[in-house]
Amino acid sequence: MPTGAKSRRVYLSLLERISAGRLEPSQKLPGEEQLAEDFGVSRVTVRRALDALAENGFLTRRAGSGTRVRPRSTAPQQVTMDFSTLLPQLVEIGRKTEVRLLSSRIDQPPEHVARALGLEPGETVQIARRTRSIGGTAYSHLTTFVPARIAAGISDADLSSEPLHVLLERNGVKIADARQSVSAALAGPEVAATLGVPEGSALLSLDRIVRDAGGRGVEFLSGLYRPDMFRLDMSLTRVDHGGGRHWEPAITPLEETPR
Amino acid sequence: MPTGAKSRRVYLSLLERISAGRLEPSQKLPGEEQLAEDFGVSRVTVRRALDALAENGFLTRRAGSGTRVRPRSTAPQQVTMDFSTLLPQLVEIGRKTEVRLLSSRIDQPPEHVARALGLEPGETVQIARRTRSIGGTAYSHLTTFVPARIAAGISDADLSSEPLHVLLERNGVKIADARQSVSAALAGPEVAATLGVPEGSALLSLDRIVRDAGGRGVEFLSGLYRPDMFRLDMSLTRVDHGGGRHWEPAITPLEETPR
DNA sequence: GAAAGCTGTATCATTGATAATACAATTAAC
DNA sequence: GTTAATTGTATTATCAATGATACAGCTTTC
Repeated sequence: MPTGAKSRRVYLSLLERISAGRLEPSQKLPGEEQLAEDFGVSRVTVRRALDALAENGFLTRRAGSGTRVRPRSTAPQQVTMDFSTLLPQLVEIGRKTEVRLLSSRIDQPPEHVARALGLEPGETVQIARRTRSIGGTAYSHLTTFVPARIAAGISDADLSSEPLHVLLERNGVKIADARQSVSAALAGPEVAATLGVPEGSALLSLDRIVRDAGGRGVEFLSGLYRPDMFRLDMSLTRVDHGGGRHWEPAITPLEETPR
Repeated sequence: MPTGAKSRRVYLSLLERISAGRLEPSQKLPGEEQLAEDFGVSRVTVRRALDALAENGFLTRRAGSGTRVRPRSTAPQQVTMDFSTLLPQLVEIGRKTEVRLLSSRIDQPPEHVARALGLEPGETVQIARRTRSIGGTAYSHLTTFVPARIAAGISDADLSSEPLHVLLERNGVKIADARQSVSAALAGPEVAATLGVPEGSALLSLDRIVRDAGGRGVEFLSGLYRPDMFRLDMSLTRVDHGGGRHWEPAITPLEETPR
């Protein structure tokens, strides 16, 4: 992403048009001189924005020929979290995903985590930072908080290999339900570095509170995902119900996955 | 958001810590001089970042006293889209939401929209841009594409008042199902202006393809949402199914909404 | 009320981004 | 090939962001 103010504005403006589909794939952009006039900036500034867009894979440039919108087919390998199948956990597309443990420690949780899990004042948690990758590229940055009393038997080696659900259930935890909230966040320097995205790019953010049969919080997950590599899909059906018509999540059995 | 490069970096770095909860609400930050040394920049640059964070509601500053993380209670009015109730459409929290029509026209759709809806080559669509607001503040920017043959009877007045589903069903369309995909995107100048957020901030992005009973696409929605005002919530239950344990969307009847 | 610590404000030198211009290299069309 | 349009590269001048420093004003603490 360009560092300067004007070039950044041009960058975002063009990115907006590309993302919204107003600039079609393979479509030729106006010349640099024309764009400079359109935006009211100099050609140098336009070039900075176009260079950055090209570097981030949105455009292809060729001397003499012009600048074109890169078709989406060039997009990196994708991972989809799908709620329409009975497997809302990670479904791998292509290859399996790999986990890497960045750090783990026992510490006091942030206040909002303690509240969400319903912890006693002063109670500690195991805080683990991990990434999930596909094809060698990290697509998510996960921070998990597990009450220390529950996490007792979970080693760093465990964290590097198995999903946390599995580890918890192996520890005798009866996982009952989870509540997720999806939002968006900017990539700060640390996360940007681990995910290999430019600082200040948009990430999908997902918070998940997992509870056991007794209603006690057993895990708080805070995940950040690269939007170009990760999608959250949902299917809905329109059903009659009582007085009016409503939407309802569609649940497709795994055996007959559509597409 | 700061325009310069270094101040922007400080801004994002602090925002990252606040969002992740590593800087607790009401917690006092190190002094400006200390922060300047930590980040290896001058105090002027730190101030720019802090000023911007304060202006965007993340910090409170008081001369003589210090700078503190603002508790989340000050957050603007929120809207939640909840999949755990039987109303995955918009559920209003507090007041109702208002619609404003920005523009509408009949035109050729972008290629990816035509493909998603399964349109004939050259077929036109009604393209409408709208915002939804709550308490006078816009929290979403919606662009909808409806095949022109279906949208025939839909006027601008209709678009300004009713949800599109209702209008379509009034036109005799039998809506059967929808497929949604959630992601994140940066706010470009246009959208940033209509949503009242700084350019380059992170937005939740939602694409929805609505199909009728015959499997034909009747609506393509591309929505951008302010993450501080809009959340997408989902509840899951852990169920035994066949060989192993799976996650499944929890569906709570409206009559007994939990919390 | 004195002291310490903090934010608010101002100044000036320095560094980096932007503008304006010119020209070279590449490509596509005729 | 020649032409026209395009991107790539370079130079210099101008303007905006940053750095360094100093000091004023507000808060809390003792």
